Amino acid sequence: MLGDGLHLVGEDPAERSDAARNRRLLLEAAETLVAEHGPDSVTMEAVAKKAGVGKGTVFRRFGSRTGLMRALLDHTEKQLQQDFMFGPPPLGPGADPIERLIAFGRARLALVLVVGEVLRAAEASPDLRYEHPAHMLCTAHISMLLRQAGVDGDVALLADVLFGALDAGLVLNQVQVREMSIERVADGWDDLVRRIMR
Amino acid sequence: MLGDGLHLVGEDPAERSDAARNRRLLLEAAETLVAEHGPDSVTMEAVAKKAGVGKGTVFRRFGSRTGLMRALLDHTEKQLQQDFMFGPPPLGPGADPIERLIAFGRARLALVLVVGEVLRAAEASPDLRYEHPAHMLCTAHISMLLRQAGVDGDVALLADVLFGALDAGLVLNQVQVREMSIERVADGWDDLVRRIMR
DNA sequence: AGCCTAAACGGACCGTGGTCCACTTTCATT
DNA sequence: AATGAAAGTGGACCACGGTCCGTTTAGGCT
Repeated sequence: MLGDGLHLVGEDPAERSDAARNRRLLLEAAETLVAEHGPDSVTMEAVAKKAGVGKGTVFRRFGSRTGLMRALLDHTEKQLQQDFMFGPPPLGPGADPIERLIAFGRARLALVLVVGEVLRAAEASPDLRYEHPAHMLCTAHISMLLRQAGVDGDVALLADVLFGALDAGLVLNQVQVREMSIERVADGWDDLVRRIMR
Repeated sequence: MLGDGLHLVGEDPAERSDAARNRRLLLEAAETLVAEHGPDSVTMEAVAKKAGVGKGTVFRRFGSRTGLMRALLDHTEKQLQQDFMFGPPPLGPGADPIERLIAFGRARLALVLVVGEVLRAAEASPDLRYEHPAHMLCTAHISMLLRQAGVDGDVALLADVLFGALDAGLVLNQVQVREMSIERVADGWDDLVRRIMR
């Protein structure tokens, strides 16, 4: 008899049961550590120990610390992706592109305020940062909205800049170090979007 | 007799002769390593060894790897700073703010193409990045130009975004990974500046 | 049930950034 | 020239990210 063999299109074809179990254990352990002692306390060894597995397993499952952080964000980010791709306006399709872009930025800012530390840790990686699917999806989304709004410039570059304004490290610095209010940053986003879209 | 005792206003009050000598030796060693094997090869121990000093000395002089990288950039960056603060137009004072800002971005992009790898390494630091004098000077300069141009929005935020467009990591990704031409990125800068200043 | 192979495992091992502290050197003062 | 304290030094030491590889295990096949 064949195990499952069949799998939904989007999913990876196989993950052995022990592997799946350990992935779950590790994510739970990491989540707990973040909640209890902050993201800095999430060392690969600590996570491994807490999950009761070897350190090698953590790397096998997530590739790197950055990978682990990203996995932690996965659920949250997927939620936002769903919302702006399929959800109701103003975030989702149906609303004016400008409104959608403004809503997108505000939603992202809200995300930063909640999971900012983890987000920053995940963005830390030097080169992989811009290649990450979630990052590319976001810039692609922004590009699409710009095009829909009839912006005539170099849309890809403008999308980079716009998304850069939502960078976790930058926003955290603005809010925490330079003590700008969240409203101020959000209003700045609105203004920026309108300026770029003119 | 008193050693020097007196020192120009901007300078640190004292650095013992051996300390100064070692700083010079270390910078030379680091520079050589960058030239010969790229920035990744610049480990603190390698630099120390090449300079013939202990590892602790490297940290005492530069605080961290990031600090060492910044020190390497110091001369180059100071040059640009001089140019846009006191040099001839369009970079320096005298020209139209828009022209100056465009010139500033282009100069910075040129810098990234030359010392980009080192710049990226220096920007890597998580929090200190935005507090670094050179960074703050740049955003302050941009803010000033925006104000001079009569931009009415939140100038500080706009400056953050504009400078973010010149981020070494981003630009290197655009040029090297996504194979955008330098001209394209530079033209994008011009367009961005005009959009934001309207 | 027994077999076989690909996958998963775990922990020893390595390189690097960063800290620490007992020892050395500089240099203004006398 | 002698002196004393502040500054500098160096390398042992630590923590962490990441790799490696010999061992174990899941699970499809016969």
